[in-house]
Amino acid sequence: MFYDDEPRGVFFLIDNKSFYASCEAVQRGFNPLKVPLVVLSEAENTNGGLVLATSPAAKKIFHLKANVSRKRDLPIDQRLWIVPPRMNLYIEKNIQINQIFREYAAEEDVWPYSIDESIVDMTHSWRLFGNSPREVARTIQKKIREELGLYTTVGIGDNPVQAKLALDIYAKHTRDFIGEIHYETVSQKIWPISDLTEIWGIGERTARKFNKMGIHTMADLAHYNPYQIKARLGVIGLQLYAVAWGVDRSQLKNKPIVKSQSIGNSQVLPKDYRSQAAIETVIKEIGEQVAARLRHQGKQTQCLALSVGFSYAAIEDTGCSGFSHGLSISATNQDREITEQLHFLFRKYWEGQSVRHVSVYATKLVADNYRELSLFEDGEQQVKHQELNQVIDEIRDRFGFTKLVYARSLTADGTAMKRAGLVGGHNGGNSYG
DNA sequence: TCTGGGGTCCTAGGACCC
DNA sequence: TCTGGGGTCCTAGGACCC
Repeated sequence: MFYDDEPRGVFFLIDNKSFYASCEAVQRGFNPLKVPLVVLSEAENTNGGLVLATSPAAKKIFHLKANVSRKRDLPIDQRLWIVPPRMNLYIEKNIQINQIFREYAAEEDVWPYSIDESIVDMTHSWRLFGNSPREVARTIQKKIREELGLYTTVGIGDNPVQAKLALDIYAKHTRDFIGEIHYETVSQKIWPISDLTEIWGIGERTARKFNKMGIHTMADLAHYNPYQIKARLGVIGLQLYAVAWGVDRSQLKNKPIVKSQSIGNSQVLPKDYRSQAAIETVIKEIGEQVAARLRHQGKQTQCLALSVGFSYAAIEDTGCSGFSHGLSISATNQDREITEQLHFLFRKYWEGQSVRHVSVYATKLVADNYRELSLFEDGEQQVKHQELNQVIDEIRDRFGFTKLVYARSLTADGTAMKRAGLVGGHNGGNSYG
C-alpha cells in the first residue's frame, strides 16, 4: 500500500456521550454516566412519545438497546428519570464545547458538524499541548469534564474519515473513550467490519446493494473492482471504495463553510388528514414557518417545493407513497405569496388521498436586499404585507410564537399552537408565560 | 420501525439550445 | 421527416446523516 501521496494530518472527531441525556443529568447534579435517565419528547405527533436520548446507565440497568425509541418500550420504574427535552439548553452547551475546542486549535480549524459532534484539525497545534495526539485528546476530555460535567469521545485519524470511523466504531466502546485509525492500521481496523451499516455513508439500502454484489466486509469492498463499483453505485460507490482504504481527499480548508442551501420544515401529522381544507391549513402553517425563517435570515426563495406523504391506507390503495413537486417563482419571503403557491401546487397534484406527512422546502435562496414587486399586483398593498410580516416576526422573536397565530390555527386542524416553542420538532425548554 | 425533524448530496431523465 | 450530437439546466426521487 502506498499512501505517500495522501494528505496526512492530525484530525480529531469529538462527540458527546448521550448528549441530551448528559446535559439533563448535569443540570440535576448527577454524573451523566451513572444516572439512569432518558429524554422523552411528547410533542403532539410523536405518537405517544419519542425517546431522543438514553444515558449509559439507563441502557445498562434496564437493558435498553440503543434503538429503543418509543415511550411504550420504556420500563415503568421509579429509578428511571424521564425528562422532557430542552433543545435550547443543548444548543447553548454545544456552543460552550466548541469554545473549549478553540483553545486548542485555530478558529478555522474547528468545524461543528452537528449538535453534538465537531471535527477539529489539530495538525498545526497538537504539539503545543502534549507529547502525542492521544495525550492531547485526553487533556481536552478532562477540560470539558471539569468545566461542563460532560463526557466526550474522541476519534483520532490522519484524515477526517479515519477520525470519524475511529469515533463511531472504536472510541465509543473503549475505556478511555478514544479510538485511533491511521493509514498503517486501515487493514486491521477497517477491513474486518462486516456490518457495513456501521460505516459512515452506508445505510441499509447501500449495504444491501453491496451484499448482492458479494461484498460483505470492508475488505471485500477494498478489493472489488472500482470500475464495477462506479458502474453500479456511481460516485458515491467510489467514495465508499476510498473509505475502505481509509482515504479521504476532502480538503476542509478550501471548502467554504456551506451555509445551508435550503430552508424547510416538515411534519408527520398526528392523524390521517382527509379534507382539503384541513390539509391546506397545515400547508399554510408550515409555509408561514418557512417564510418566517427566510425573513429572519434575510433571505428570499426562488423555488418552493411541496412534498405530501400519503397515509398507509392511501399508499396501499394507490401504490404510491406521495408526491413532491417544485415551482420556480420570483423571489419572495412573504406569507401570502408562499401560501398561494403551495396551495396551487397542492391542488394541482392532490387527488383526494388521505395525508400523513407534509413538508415545505424553499431553495434557490437569494439575499433579501431588494424588494422585487410583482408586476401584477398593487405595489402599495405588497409593501403593507411586508411591513405587517416584519412586525409579526419581531413580536414572535420577543415574546414567543404563541402570542400571534392566525385564527385558523386555533381550529382543530391547526398544529401551529402545539408546535410553538419547538426546536427541531422538540421542546425548546424556554417558557414564554 | 403503522410514521420525529432538519438538512445535504447524487442521479436519471426530460427540456431546451446550438 | 422513419431527423445528430453535445451541453446545460431543471426536476423528482432516493439515500444518508445527526
